[in-house]
Amino acid sequence: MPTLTLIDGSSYLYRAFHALPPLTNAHGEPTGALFGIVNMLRTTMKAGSDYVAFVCDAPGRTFRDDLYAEYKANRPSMPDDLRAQVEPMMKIVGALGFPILCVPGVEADDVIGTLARQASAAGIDTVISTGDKDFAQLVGGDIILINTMTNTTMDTDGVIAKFGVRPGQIVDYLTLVGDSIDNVPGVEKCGPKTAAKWLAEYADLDALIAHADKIGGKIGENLRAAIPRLPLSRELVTIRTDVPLELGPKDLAMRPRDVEALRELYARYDFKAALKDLDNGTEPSAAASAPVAAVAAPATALVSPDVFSGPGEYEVVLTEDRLAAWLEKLETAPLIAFDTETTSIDAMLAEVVGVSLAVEAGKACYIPVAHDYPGAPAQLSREHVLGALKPVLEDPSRPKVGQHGKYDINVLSHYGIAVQGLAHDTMLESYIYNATATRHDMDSLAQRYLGYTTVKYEEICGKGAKQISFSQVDIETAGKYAAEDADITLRLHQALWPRLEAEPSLRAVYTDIEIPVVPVLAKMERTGVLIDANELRLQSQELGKRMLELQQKAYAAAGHEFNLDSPKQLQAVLFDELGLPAKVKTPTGQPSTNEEALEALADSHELPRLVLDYRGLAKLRSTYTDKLAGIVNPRTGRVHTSYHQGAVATGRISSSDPNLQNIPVRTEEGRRIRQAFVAPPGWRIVAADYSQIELRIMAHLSGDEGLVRAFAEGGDVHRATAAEVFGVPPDEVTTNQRRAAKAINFGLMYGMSAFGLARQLGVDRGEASDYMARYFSRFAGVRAFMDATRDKAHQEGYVETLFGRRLYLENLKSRNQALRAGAERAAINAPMQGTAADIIKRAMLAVTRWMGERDDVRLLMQVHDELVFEVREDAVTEVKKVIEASMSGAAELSVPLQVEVGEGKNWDEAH
DNA sequence: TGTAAACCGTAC
DNA sequence: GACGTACGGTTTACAC
Repeated sequence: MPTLTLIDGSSYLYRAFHALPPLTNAHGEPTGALFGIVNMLRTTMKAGSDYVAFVCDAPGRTFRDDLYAEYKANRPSMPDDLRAQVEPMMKIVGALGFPILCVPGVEADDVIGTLARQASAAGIDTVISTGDKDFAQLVGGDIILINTMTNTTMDTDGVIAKFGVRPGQIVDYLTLVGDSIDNVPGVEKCGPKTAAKWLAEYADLDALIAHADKIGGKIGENLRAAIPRLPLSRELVTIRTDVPLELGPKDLAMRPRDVEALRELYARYDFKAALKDLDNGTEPSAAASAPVAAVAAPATALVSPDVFSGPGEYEVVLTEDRLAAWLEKLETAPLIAFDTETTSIDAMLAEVVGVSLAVEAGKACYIPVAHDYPGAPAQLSREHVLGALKPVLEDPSRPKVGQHGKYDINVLSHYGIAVQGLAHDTMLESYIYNATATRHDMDSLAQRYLGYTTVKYEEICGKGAKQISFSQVDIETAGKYAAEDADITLRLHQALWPRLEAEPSLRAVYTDIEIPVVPVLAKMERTGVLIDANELRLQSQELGKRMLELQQKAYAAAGHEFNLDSPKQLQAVLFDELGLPAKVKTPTGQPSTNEEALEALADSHELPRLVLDYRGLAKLRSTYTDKLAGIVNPRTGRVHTSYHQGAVATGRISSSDPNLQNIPVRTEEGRRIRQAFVAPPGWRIVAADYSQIELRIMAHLSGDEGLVRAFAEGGDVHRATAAEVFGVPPDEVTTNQRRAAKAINFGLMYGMSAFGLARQLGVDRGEASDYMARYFSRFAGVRAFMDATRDKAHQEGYVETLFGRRLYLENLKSRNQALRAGAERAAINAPMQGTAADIIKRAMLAVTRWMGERDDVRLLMQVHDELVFEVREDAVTEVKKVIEASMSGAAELSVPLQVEVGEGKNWDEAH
């Protein structure tokens, strides 16, 4: 049968825009969405189709707007960066030879719906290429959907599998669920599951409405209340299949492409691969291609189809011969992608179950070594396989690439393998390329950069209580999954590395900082820190006793018992029962019970103070004393945190399980927890922290004379600031003046406003404005720097650190005032926070290089501006000096980098 | 039983 | 609306 492909242009334009980093060409014009669209179209052409149309929305009102004034009222207007890409997109689509359909008065959806039905009647198979789930209502017979973003096609069975209803029921389903983006009201609290349940029982919306009184509970009430609105919603979500069109399916043949126009457009927007194909004559041309069943069309890659061209050949290695064959391949490989499969996501507990390897795209193997289930085939032994791989993995001259290689390094370390030569890590490549994208896991990266949907771990092992160990997974299934991991890692590297290489400053941050930091963090995690669990348990008991007393007093003050841990119940007691005034509101408009609110009420009633005290103790116990005592590794007697290198957009490292970067320090009570972080007998804890590092960076980056001088003189910078702002000699600065100056210094780095400063200091807004004005008149360079940073952010779309780390700001052009202001504050803060992160990472590298193989110093923790070590007693004096020098020397700024080093038997003493 | 959202609080 | 970056504990609501 002949085939018709209908491309939902608007859907792809938006999706490509949001899925891709904000790329620009040499002229600074945005090209990210274009890039995605062009790749999508080129692969669509390779698939071939007799008839094809690129359908998009025409400007102006449609019948839906006339039906319902609020239709799409929630939809944000098109971002400028996207709008700028629409016209070039149309030019490229036209030059490629695609018929373009933009019909005024109806939406693209209705044009697609009408053409699909007409094609169906004419005996033509139709593929609708879209990312929009609403099209499921058209599926059936000879109409199917393809989503090039997720690599999936959807026929009738697919619709049932995904939505739990038949295609004919999709309209009713969408009516019940509603659509918050298009502002179509549904039934309140009715989600996908409820809608599918109801439609399974009553077949359609009319029958459901007829039996609405049978639905119980709150949700039944919601349904009955929604009934009057439902017919309108139904009309809004129904895709029309009968709009008048001037062209029919058979008018939609590809036209000849305009090679010269394409060449110019590709060159202008920097699409090198497409340009190369054009010059080689390998650019796909749908007009010439034979009709191919579109249903079987190969999955379309959103990006870099040249790098990725479908699933590869994967082998499960079970014999000595095959292992030898792979070892031989490794010998000549310029780069080896490797991955381990294990029994736990916690590297400290994980046992290796198998290893996967890839040396060229599309060819990978999985070597199972410990799969254990009834009927499992005989496997090579773990000892043997790891022994065979050890020389390769430990050879620094044999480059390797991993995805989150730190994990594999730690797992393998457990078997005496000291991995060296991790030259690349795709997680970090993605992180440095665009840190704004919050997810850098392999599944997300494969989707984003290869347009490929990977097999998910959960699909193999399940999740929650039903999760099984990877060792119990069938070897064939495991092999496909695991080999794919290595394969995709290699392909991701091939897609990402050229992009990094093209940006020297990003490449430098990646090569000189992030990659070398990986083994340093791995070692810190393995080393862990010694915890005095008994001390913590004692503290827990004591805290519990005091909490109980406070609890009883609080009940008496409230007049009855309630859950002190529940903000909601506390709110009812304070504001409803006791009638206290609600001065602070939560973001959702509720009266807040946070510290600031309770502090404000403390003079009116005794309860707020009791709650404040209780909360202070509860926090310490639940988050720290109980938690830390319970997380000590029984094998090592120490606590092993996880550090995350790709989690913080500004370049900082974060820590979890447990988070060692928010251990209390400000109160005496909290510091007792640090006393439980101890040195082993014969050792000392040495803690070294940068003094005012971010403020020093602000002085350096801004070059402000006053601030630079204040640091050069080496005194108390907040006092010096206060002296300038208040026009008094430094030794006459009052406590309050210094406090105000300190608040200004910190606030500035966070982009704080006069309003925020007033709130912080408890003064009125006029006074706060006055302080800031005086600050800026004295430190004019700081203001100029901030203005310049903001301008750069707006012009380039990103800001950068001293070392070239880049941060894109997504919301800088948002029409939403709050989002935009937030992005501007982030833009101001990122260069300082990020440069500090770069500097301490450089310091970690310097210290590590100095430590070499010596066994009397261990780096234990990194807390943003502080490094904590364990040092053997006889080496402490020497080591302190070296640490101080390494950290101070980690960057050359126009102000000195001051480091304070202390020692003690525990972390608290070392401060 | 599991998950997500809201609220709160710790660190730098 | 108003101060940047994280992680995480408890409660609550809700779906399975």
